Amino acid sequence: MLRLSKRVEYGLVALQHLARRGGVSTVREMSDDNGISYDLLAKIMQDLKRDGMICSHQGVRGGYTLILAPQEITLTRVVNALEKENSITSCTSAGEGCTREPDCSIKDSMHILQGTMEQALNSVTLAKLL
Amino acid sequence: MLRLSKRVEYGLVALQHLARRGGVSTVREMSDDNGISYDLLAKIMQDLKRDGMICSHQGVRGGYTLILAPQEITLTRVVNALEKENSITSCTSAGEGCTREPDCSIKDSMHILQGTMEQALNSVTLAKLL
DNA sequence: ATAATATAGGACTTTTGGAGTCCGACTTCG
DNA sequence: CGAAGTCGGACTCCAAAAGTCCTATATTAT
Ligand code: SF4
Ligand code: SF4
Repeated sequence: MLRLSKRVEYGLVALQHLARRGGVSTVREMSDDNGISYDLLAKIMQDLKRDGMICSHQGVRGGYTLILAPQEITLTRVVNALEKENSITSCTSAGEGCTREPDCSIKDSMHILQGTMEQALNSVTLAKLL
Repeated sequence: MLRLSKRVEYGLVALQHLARRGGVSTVREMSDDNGISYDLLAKIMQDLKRDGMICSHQGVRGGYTLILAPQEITLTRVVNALEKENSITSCTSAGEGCTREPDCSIKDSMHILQGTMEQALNSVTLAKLL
């Protein structure tokens, strides 16, 4: 359906929250403020941390902190951190491939489109949604 | 997952087939030539016809014919004809909407991104894959 | 030390949409 | 009439998204 997953939407909202407030925020705080499921957002934050754009502090008074400049955080990066696949078709994916690939008459155009799409996603940065 | 549906891929292949050969082609011919399920492609062709970019001829020696110039057929149009929803989020959809919309802090950016995406899809026309 | 608060992460269910199949009806030409 | 085609509903199957639950672990405050 060519749609962004809710994970990405929630991830963006959370990153926006971190960027606006600065410092440390807990998942509970972010989920309550934005009406997002706590458990779901907790997983998302873990994935974002795994990427390296935020860092975590466990224990009392812990939480998450933004460690990259908002200009550095592109939508492409968020999508890659939160979704396993990003490609417009299976042949434009790194580890997927398509059986029809050898004699597919549209795959060249799909590769071009893939580039265009990534360019579109790259044009959106966290800085632009503050 | 931000991926084009197989329906769109097959639709493009079929349209390409029509444009390259010209005149009338049957679903059987197109599905066999490109290794696509007959039943599936049959449904796709019906949807493309409903859109108006091709016309159909029933009965013996029937089939489908392209009635628009390849330059006129954009990927946006194909996607709209073959998928129910095209929007990047539910709030950027015409008949869908989102409960969180009133106080969503990213929806403006999503609307902008929606425009960028459609621009990307518009840049691909049938003429470019001949 | 202990209790409270927070992330870490595995396992699970439910929901949704894509993909593909099947079959009967209708239309047209020879 | 009968063959070759489109038309279109209903259906199954499967994978991914969405959401839930529960336990472990780390850190801080008292
Ligand atoms: S090779 Fe062709 S059919 Fe296979 S994924 Fe790429 S575009 Fe689609
Ligand atoms: S309003 Fe916000 S949460 Fe709802 S669909 Fe749009 S972007 Fe997503």
